Amino acid sequence: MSKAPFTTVINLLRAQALVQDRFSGELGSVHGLALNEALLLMHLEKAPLRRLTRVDLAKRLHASPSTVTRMAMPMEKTGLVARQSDPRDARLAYVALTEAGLTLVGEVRKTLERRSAELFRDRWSDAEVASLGKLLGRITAGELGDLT
Amino acid sequence: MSKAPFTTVINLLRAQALVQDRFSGELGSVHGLALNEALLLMHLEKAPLRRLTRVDLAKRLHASPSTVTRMAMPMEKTGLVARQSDPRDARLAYVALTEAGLTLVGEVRKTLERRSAELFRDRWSDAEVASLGKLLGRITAGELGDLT
DNA sequence: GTGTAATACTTGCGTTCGCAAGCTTTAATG
DNA sequence: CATTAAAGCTTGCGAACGCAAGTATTACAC
Repeated sequence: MSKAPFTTVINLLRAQALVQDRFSGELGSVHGLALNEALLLMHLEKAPLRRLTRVDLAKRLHASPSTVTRMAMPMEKTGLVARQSDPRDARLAYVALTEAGLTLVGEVRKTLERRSAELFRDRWSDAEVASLGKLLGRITAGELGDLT
Repeated sequence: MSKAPFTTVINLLRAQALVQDRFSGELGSVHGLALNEALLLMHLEKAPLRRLTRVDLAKRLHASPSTVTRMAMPMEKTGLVARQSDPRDARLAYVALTEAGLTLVGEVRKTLERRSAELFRDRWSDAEVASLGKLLGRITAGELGDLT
């Protein structure tokens, strides 16, 4: 009987909920950012010119374009991100990482790395963590937007 | 270099987003349920008298009690769930699975099992799926509410 | 070129959710 | 008992989100 896939999926959902709970708090209180906003900045950091269009961002964040538009608005006001247009294609409105945003995303990354390490600090060997990361990576293998 | 925990966490977030996208559609169109509603029913199915208080459900769903109250309302209208009170403690308002709810949750479970199997159908060995499930289970080891 | 389709973005609307406040009921303290 | 604390639930409010519709711009077909 092969209910292993089902068990795996359920465990995935539960693990993600736990991680999100653990991380959202500190991310908000320390950096003033929601988890989704942090991911948005990290995607920009990895992008070619540190900028992405709204639809590209939406795909990477598994969100709708309207959500990205609304997420970018307050981050533009606080100067983490700037709006850029493309001279070649007037439809495009890039979300570009500013210097302030670049600085912040570095700190955010450090926070996430520290919290991630804490998550596996007890009862986990390095090999187990690496193995889990590799297996999870295979689920999203075809997708774009690697943040590591 | 010990960025493995960070990579693992990022991959976990991405994998969950993909799974949620994949499952929400069919779950909604076939059974008329959101993923959270399906999880709620499955928690009730596993509970001692097939019923749980709202705060217990909230903990298991990683949601707030008010969210559970609001989730239960339409499901009560459609007869999947019934409200029960406790003669010993008048504060308690159980969410109890009805016969219709029990029938539906069985079908929902089959759908989820089938979709889960599809998720790993290509490029995954049984051992790899089982290994991933086991590792993910360790993240939420201390929590209550096992759905398998 | 001209008309049609496709793409990128934004906005209105409804839904879902958490937080804080409030109500009711039970537990604990003296 | 009486009083205070705690627990469970609900409601008001605001924030975040997706969908559908609308606008503007580019690409394609002929």
